[in-house]
Amino acid sequence: MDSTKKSDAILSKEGFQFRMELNDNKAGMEGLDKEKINKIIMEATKGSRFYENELKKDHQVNHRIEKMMQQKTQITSLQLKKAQLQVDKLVLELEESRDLSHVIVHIDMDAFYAAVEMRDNPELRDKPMAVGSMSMLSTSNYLARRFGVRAAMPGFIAKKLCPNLVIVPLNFDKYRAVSKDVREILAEYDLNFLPLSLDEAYIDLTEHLKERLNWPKGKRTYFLRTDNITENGREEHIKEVAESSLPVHSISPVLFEDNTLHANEDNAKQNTPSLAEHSIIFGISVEEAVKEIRFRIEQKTTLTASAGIAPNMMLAKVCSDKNKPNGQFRILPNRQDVMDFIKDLPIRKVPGIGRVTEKMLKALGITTCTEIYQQRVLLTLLFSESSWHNFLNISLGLGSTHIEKDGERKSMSTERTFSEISVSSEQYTLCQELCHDLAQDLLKEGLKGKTVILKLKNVNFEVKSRACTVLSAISTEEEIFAVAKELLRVEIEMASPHPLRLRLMGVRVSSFLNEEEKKHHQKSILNFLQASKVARTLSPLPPEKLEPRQCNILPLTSHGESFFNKKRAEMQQNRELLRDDTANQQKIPSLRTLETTGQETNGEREVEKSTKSQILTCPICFQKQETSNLETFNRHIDKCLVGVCEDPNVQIQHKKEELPMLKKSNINHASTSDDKKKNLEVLHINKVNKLVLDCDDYSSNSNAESVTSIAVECKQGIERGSKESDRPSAIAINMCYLQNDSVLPVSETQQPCTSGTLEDTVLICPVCNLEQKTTSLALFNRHVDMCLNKGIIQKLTEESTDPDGNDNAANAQSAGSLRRGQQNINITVRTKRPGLISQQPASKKAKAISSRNTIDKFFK
DNA sequence: CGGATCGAC
DNA sequence: CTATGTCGATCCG
Repeated sequence: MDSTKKSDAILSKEGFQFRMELNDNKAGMEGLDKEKINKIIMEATKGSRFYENELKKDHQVNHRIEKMMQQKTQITSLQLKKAQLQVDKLVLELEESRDLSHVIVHIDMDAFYAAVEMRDNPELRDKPMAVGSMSMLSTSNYLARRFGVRAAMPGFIAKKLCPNLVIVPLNFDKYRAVSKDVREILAEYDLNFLPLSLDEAYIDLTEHLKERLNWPKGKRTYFLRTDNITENGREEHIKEVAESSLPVHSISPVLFEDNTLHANEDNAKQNTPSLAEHSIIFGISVEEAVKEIRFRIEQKTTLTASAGIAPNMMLAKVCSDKNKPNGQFRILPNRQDVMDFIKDLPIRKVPGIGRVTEKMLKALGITTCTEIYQQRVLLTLLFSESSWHNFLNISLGLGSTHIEKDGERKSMSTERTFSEISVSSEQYTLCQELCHDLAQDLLKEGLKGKTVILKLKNVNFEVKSRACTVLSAISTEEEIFAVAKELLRVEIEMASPHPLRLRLMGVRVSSFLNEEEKKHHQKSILNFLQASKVARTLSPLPPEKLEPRQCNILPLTSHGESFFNKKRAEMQQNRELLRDDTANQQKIPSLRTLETTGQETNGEREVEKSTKSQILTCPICFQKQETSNLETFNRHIDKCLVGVCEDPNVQIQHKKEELPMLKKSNINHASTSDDKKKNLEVLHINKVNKLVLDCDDYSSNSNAESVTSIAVECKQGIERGSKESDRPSAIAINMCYLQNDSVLPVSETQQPCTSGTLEDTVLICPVCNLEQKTTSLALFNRHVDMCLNKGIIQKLTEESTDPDGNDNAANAQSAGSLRRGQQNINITVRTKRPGLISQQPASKKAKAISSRNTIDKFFK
């Protein structure tokens, strides 16, 4: 886009004003002068809610400035001295690192959207027009700009400025198509060019220019397009240009009815390309190359572009604005020329300096780049490091010298503005819609994120956002809505009895998995650990059935009520959802592994430790296997799972359908009265016990006995004081964690679970008692289900007869027991500390994995 | 980590 | 009537 965006509304003590950066508002031409424009805008704005909010925001900025000025008065000379040394040291370093060897070009299409619309509709060409809607304009043509009609201005105000203004709705598909055409050209000069938006891009011409030196004329020759795509005399125009030998860039028939606009272009003074017989030969210089690019863009799209050429991105960007529209400007790659250019440059022109920063610096008497340099010491003391570093770089005319492809996206969001909605049920519906849309977008890019951010704007234009980070990456509508709904619910409750009067709602997902996490995502216990969190946020609709207000969005942080109490119904739903969706194992992770069969689970039972060879029944083929080695038995199960089951009658799919379904009516809830376990809750679900230890006061010296008897524990807010493991809102369900016969502090299990070194987190099947590298919890669940529910439950000894002789022994020993009568199941998670993991040779790791001949085979 | 703010298009 | 939608970065608590 072009500089019209900078016409931000700014507020000052004098009142509401628009920055006027009108181009060539020549005398005698139709249009309005600054004063009239401001007056009209004021009238349209005054008293509106929007205006009131702008005032408020302005006060906040003023307050920030006051604070800064206050801070300034307290600066001591000692501080100044110290800062002086620091700054000047950096100046030297920066100066030394100055790199002028690159040729960076910033290409910027002129009034892009408007130009496209004018190109495609000749009737618009001589009219003031803008693209957008009555509520918001994206851009305007140059004629409209004379009336003060700018991008980011609401259409209804623009109409007041210019009653004849034609407003054309956005046609993004069209702009994208044009943009693609432009990019194809740019790619020929720099394969790694960097598109900033549909109408803007950086290219690094350094390499191209080296090659270009040896290019024959033929490779630099282009022919004028003579086709008749615009019925409106396009061809005529080209002829005219050819005959008059005007610079190529004057060809545009579209944008500028006023040719005097071009008078100030650099091109006029420079060698124009030779023009003969409708062909043009461009030279080998930088300028020529850029002209060639612009020429080709215009030939291909009938649209003009402006360009800036400089040794770095910051300068190139500023340059492209210099001779806009349809011009180019170059800063020669030597320090003096750079500094000359920077000298009087208003700071507001440089990218990254916006309305607020400009105002703050202005309060310090800084409006130009040289003034930044003069005040560099002061800036050191008043701004953050990254800020004053940035300022210093600007004042020295420095910027990135190589354009790097944008990294992976960090977030994805969708938001909508609407006429007031204050009925909560409608708000929830809207929220769900947004989640739906967002989920679809996420799906397109295959992304999953861990943080959900809800954005709300009320009718007074006050914006707030509420975020919640869950432990597992989520992406489906249901998952996102589960979190967003809670965030919204809290806001609604907080505001009650008044309704939220919203004008905008948005949902964003961020904290995407990085590559490493993606790779191991499914092999980790994390999925499972997070299951609780996600599910926990699933609260039942209708939302009107609200519980006592909670400041914390995370229900579990309220200690009075059991989460399971509240959310049982949801979990049930999820479970059914998961079951239904057999194709997608990644749906909401099942809480299934929290369940253990048995009548009762309490903390007072001994662990059986007999060791003998015995007969085990395979849960799949039901064949009895005599074995003294669990691993061997496990291998057998693996085979069956893979499908090479000895018994052809047994199908895995069949098994799955026979898994016990939980019925709502069968869900009961009971709390143990055991004082020692006051936080203990036992859910009786279809005779399946779910045991949860809400271990708020969990500590490393927790009673090992009680832990070994508990299937799953839920921890929250562990070690709030500790920085490293401080995860205020993070709640994880940890499996019993046992090592060397003692319970490790939960914090130690927490780290590996959240640090990405997940490959060493191992699930241990409570039945076969062996480590399981699972790729999916759903699959692991299935494995456990099979072991548990098909009458094959056997007493398993605790003695490890693991032939590998690795540390399985320790795990097996403490992994808990499974007995038919009482059926206490302990699921053990073994995690290693990140440090140890990274130190392990890769080969050893690989071996460890490959030697684990268990269920993971099935998953591949 | 959460929330607000800035800045850009 | 009627003041966007999306994204990244940064700062502070």
